[in-house]
Amino acid sequence: MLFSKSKSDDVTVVAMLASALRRDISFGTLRPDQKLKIEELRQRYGGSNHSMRETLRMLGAEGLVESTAQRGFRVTSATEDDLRDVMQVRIEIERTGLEWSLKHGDVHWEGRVMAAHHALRKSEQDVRENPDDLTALQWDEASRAFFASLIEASGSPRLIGLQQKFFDQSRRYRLALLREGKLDFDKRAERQKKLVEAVLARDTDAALNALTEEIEAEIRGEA
Amino acid sequence: MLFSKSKSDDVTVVAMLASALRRDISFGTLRPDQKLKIEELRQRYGGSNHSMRETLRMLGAEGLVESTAQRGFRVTSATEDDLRDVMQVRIEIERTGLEWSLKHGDVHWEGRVMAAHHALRKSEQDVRENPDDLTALQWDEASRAFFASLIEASGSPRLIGLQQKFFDQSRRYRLALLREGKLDFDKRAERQKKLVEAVLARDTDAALNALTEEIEAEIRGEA
DNA sequence: TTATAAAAAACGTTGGATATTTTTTATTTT
DNA sequence: AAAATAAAAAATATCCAACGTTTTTTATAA
Repeated sequence: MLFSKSKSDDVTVVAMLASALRRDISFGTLRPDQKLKIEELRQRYGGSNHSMRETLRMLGAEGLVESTAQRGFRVTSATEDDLRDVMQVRIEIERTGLEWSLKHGDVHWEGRVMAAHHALRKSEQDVRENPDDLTALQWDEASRAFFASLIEASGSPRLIGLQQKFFDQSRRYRLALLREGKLDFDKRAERQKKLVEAVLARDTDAALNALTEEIEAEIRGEA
Repeated sequence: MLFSKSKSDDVTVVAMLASALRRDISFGTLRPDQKLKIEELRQRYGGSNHSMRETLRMLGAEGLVESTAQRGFRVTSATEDDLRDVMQVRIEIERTGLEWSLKHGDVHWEGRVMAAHHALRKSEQDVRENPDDLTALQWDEASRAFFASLIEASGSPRLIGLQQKFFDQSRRYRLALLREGKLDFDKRAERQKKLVEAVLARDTDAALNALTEEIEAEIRGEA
């Protein structure tokens, strides 16, 4: 579930390869700008050349891999500018989604937001005590689920898809911050609490500001 | 150029297949929800089974095709709800892009907007006189170029990518409106003129409203 | 050193083959 | 006659091996 799009989509070879590559790109095992040679990847991850190509095309769609005709694939670069762009777009997408959710969401939606927030708090606890790879991944997934819950009631499948996509793209940066011990979990918790409170109070302005603030803090490297 | 992503990307088989399929999906030759069987497509468009699969994965990334594990590909459906969703997201993306462009764009950007607008007017002329497929396509491309010019100075490559993607997804609807004679070119021209004027006057509010109004008119089926 | 030519590597593509899964058709059973 | 089941057909997802092209690297000459 952690690195496959839907529950048990790992039935196909391509889906499994995609999961494995996603994970390694997120952790930086496959570094930004690194050339992705089909043969090399096959030896490391298995699969035929076609399966691998298909996989890379998929990851291309997700923004994790870039391709140039006749010159193959490489891991999408991850400069400061890239980070800023990804996060800035994320802000706009999630603001829109949250606004729509606040318009259409009912009490059940509020419940799901609270639940996701609660689960995230637990995951934060875990990752603070024991920041190994698996725990980190579970924490990031809980994080994704929380932000996803905010726009869940937007009624726009495409917006939800975009959010997922850009959150996934920002994972590399977030995991790097975690690894470097640059995340201030207390401040995060505080900001997120404010965000949830604003949502429950149906205070659109406050909620959007809190959301923006939260993402911008991540851009700044969690000052 | 018309249906290939970048200038001469039609060097590869997959890119050519993608162009052909894009065109046929846009014109409805390949209808919404239609099953896309590899063998069938191969006979019609050529290419090996692998090339075709890869092509379909690409189109999947673009939102024109959907896939389910073990059950192949089909043309993305195009219900009223789909249309609304695509267009609503388009509005948000383009509003954001235009806002950023207005912040960062210089006089050269203004020039490019004017140029794109001018070219669009010419294309509209053409398609009114002679609405065959090729002309229609050229008109839609001019239209795309115009809207792209508005967000060109946003400084966000990812936002620009999103705009392209959603504009492409909305093409099917637009071409259908044209075919059914439901487009009021005079009104379009008027709205677009207002939009450009607001941009040149650097009146953000007016520009954003005009942009929204223009896209919403298309949702309504150009009332 | 810079330019050029030769060699090696990697990409894109094809054809054919096969196990697995899904869909359709035919046959029982209730 | 409808529902359940079994058998047959179709379609998907894969793999392997091969080959022409293009790109990149290496070696050689200017």
